[in-house]
Amino acid sequence: MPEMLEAEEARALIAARALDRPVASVFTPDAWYLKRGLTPAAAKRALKGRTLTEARRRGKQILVDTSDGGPVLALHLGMSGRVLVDGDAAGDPLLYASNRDAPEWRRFGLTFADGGTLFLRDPRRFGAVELDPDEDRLGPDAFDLTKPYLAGVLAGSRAPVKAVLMDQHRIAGLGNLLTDEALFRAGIDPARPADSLDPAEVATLHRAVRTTLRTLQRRGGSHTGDHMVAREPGAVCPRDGAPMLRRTVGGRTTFSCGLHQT
DNA sequence: GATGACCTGTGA
DNA sequence: TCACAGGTCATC
Repeated sequence: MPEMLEAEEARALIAARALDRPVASVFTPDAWYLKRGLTPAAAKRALKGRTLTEARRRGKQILVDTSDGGPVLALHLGMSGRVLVDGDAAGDPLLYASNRDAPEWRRFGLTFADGGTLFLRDPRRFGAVELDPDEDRLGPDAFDLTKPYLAGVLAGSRAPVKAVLMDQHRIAGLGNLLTDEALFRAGIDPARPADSLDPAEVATLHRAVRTTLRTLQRRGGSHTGDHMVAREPGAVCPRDGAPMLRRTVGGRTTFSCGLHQT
């Protein structure tokens, strides 16, 4: 299930292969999938005849600009979505989700005048398509996270530090796996109240977030973290051999080392 | 802020 | 059959 690294791969795929191709038709078989009042008719009207001019991303949200003053096309991958351009998907197959290609999983699509296609495939239907989203409902993208900003959002909350890191309004892009990995690397207990971190811990966490994003992006996705091998019942910490804890923190299944994450 | 709801597929 | 899944939203 995609986090910001998978969204970035999808963005890059669109940027590389789907721009400047006139849209001949818009495929909207699943009206439920269109959000914020968007209808199939309105989507067709807004996109047909235009080209995609730029593919951006903020957190997990993929934002595609369109030509001639057209709308911003916003794609969200939800828990199981993938973008396909001319039938090809970017990146590794998803964990926890089917990677088959059943035609009925295509929830939205564009057919270009040259015969090519862009599809959003999403078995679980947790993704979304909308036009002109309010981009500022998201915090700054996690790639742009600064230490002072992180210090500020942590100091302002008594919620578990993991919940704050995953709050898309505060920081956009970190999901369950990336957050667990960053806290694992930083040696910080995910359940710690955010405002209990001292400045040294904030600095360590900031570095861990940056290292996690860079390293896992290079390795190929959110599922390539060091702690992933220990993400199962009875596992031990790959760093020190201590038992891994499995809990719910911030509403999500959380694995952490009971020894080095304090 | 924690909880349940949304929806569907997979694997034990 | 059940538990579980990399997300987000409304609700108490």
